[in-house]
Amino acid sequence: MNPTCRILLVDDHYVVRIGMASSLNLEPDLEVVAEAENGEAAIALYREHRPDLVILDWRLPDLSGGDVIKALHAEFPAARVLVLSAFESEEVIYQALQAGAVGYLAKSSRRPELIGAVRLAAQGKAAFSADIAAKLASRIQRPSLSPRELEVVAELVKGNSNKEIATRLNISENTVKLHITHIMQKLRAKDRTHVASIALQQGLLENRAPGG
Amino acid sequence: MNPTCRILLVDDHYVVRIGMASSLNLEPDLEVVAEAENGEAAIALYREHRPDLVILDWRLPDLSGGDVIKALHAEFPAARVLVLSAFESEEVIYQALQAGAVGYLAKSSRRPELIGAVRLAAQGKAAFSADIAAKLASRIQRPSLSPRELEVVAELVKGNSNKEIATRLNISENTVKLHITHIMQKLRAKDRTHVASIALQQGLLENRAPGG
DNA sequence: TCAGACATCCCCCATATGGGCTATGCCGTG
DNA sequence: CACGGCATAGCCCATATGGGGGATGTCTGA
Repeated sequence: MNPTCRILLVDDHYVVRIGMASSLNLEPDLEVVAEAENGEAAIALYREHRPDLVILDWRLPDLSGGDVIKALHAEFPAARVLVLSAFESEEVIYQALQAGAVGYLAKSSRRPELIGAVRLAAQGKAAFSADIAAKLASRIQRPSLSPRELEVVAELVKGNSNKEIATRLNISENTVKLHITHIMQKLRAKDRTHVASIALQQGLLENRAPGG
Repeated sequence: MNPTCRILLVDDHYVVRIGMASSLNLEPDLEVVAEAENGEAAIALYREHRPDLVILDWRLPDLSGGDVIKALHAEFPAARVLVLSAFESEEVIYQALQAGAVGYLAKSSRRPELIGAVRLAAQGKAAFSADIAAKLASRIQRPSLSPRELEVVAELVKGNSNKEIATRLNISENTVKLHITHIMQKLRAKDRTHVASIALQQGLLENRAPGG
């Protein structure tokens, strides 16, 4: 019952692609059929090869992992994506699963764990590295920021004052202050500087366009 | 004149080690003789194997790449270290070279570039990926933060107020304010929040102990 | 239809922040 | 020795920030 599982590998680091491919290709039932180093290429190669599984790095030069997953699912609802990342914050894992990933795998995983997760994901079952579940649980507790609040955080990170943020977002300074108050409560931050730190460290802004 | 170059590979990501090793071992004159996944193990393995070259990931779970280089050079002044990193901010490259690395290599580098850099580094010549020099140049222009200023930044990032920072560092609040003024000027930051953003994005605090 | 989340706006006010200025002592380099 | 960078510290002051309150409108889901 195990026909070969055909895999599309997406990572912008050459050595990671080689490492993954050589690890996977040792297994008789796993085969890397294509490799992409950015999101656009990944989507194009999916159309061409229709792989059974996509192994997707979360950080890519053009799109975020979440964007790639959403684009794939829009066109191929059955697409199975296993997110691979070096960056194991709760937020990223949460976003990956929200976006529709079937699992999340750390780059530090050894071969057995890696192969195991790939086989599970190929069957559409949830696949996680060891300590991920605990991190997820803690994330669920914390309320997430609204889209507008994320916009405010993005401005905050650029070092803009409340007045400047108000102008840029076309709202009053009072509104900006209230947003920031809410953001500080949600993130349990001590002040706006702490908000910026938490946002950057947790990768809250990962899925925003770099120039936006 | 090319005896085999014996290499110690240091990276906490399994797939990266596999990818590097399989790329390097294809070359007859390059041989990976040992692999470490953290800084302590790297130093121990250096003592044991005395490799001709160390390929070192900048981000490790225990020590920073800079700490490893300094520790190696203290014991083996002739040690040659090529820094490998996914994280190409000017600051990190600058710090790596300051610490005594012979070169800096991006993880996205393809095989020819990778092999070329390794061969150069093995001969003790400067080895860089393509766009590194330009980034370095821009870094040289900017003044670097003093150790004390970095301590202040580390406190800032935790969301501490000037008063709290003063208490924690055992100095007066006035001094903290003056430090922050200087930091803002050096980093061309608009306010303390911007300082935190820049510090995190540029990796200014990379070589500080996580708990410290 | 009513509750709840979201986004918007207004008021007041204590405190924090950031800029300007001067000044000391230490240390390393020229 | 003198100079400059660093760290320390004080003063004054305008403005920004953060916390409290109350208010409106939309939209979604129970």
